[in-house]
Amino acid sequence: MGRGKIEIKKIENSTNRQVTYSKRRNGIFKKAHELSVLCDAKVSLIMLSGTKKFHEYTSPSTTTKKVIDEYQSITGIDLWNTHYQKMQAHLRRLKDVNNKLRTEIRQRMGEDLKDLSWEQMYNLKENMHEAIALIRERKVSVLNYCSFLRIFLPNIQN
Amino acid sequence: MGRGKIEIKKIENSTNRQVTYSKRRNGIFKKAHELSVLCDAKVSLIMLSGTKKFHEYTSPSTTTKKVIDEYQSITGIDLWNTHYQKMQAHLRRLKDVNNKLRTEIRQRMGEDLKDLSWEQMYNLKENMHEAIALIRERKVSVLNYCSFLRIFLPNIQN
DNA sequence: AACTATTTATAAGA
DNA sequence: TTCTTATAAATAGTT
Repeated sequence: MGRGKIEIKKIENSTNRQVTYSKRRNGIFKKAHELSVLCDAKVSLIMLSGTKKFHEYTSPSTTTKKVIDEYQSITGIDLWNTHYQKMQAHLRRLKDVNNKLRTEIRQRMGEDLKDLSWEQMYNLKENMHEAIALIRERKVSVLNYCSFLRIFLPNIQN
Repeated sequence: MGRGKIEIKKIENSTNRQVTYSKRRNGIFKKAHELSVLCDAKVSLIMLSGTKKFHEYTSPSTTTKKVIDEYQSITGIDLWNTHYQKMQAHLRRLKDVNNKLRTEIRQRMGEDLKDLSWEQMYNLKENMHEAIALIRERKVSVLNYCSFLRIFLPNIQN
């Protein structure tokens, strides 16, 4: 390489490491490009430096995504699988919550009561009586407000 | 390079192209490995030859999948997009339904009533009265059943 | 960022 | 394919 042979092990001086990274990165990008052109190959080169800086090269004729899709179809390695599974778990959780909510609503409509204990039914009934009281209040206040509008602001259609 | 400068354009002779591919592939893999070690970088290098032969290099500390996942989180480019979109739409729909169900329950508990018209409140109240009647019936029948158990099957704890 | 002494990569030939 | 070797290219250390 340069003035004196080096051994391949981590460069401890961080400045030197950065400089070498930058120089060699350009070198390897150039090599990747030459290979793409000379040999009509598709290359995807992704690099993450220790400082989390990110660089990529992809052959002119393609994109990183295309290369990765081909990589998958050739290797059979399913890179999306874990992502897919997480989403499916999330989906299942949501469906579950959804069903519980539906059941609660049905119970509040007087259906599906056979799964409730007598005590649960008692509590539900009490809760609903309170709710009805709240609704009645609200109804009255809406009625009053409408009367107010009719009497004092008769021109406004609402 | 070798005996005489070459220009960077596709090698037309297919044998030469193959040979060059093989030689340069080794060269670039070596460079990628040196970079990984010297600079503590993560490298993913995927190559597809014109003849659909496939080769890859990944830094010792990681895997192709990990690098690609990081690539995504850094670039924000969603490589899984096509795989994901349908699922995400489904997810959004479920969350939406979920929220509507929650609202309905809150209204049945006497909350969030300001969004309801007077007529909607009237209907809700009627519906809840009917429901309470159903719950009352059910309560009575459960009570009767418990009495039956107590009287005729006193040994069974339930 | 440039320079340059050396090492490394490699094209062509065997 | 593999080896050899002349030459081009890359680059480590320096300025």
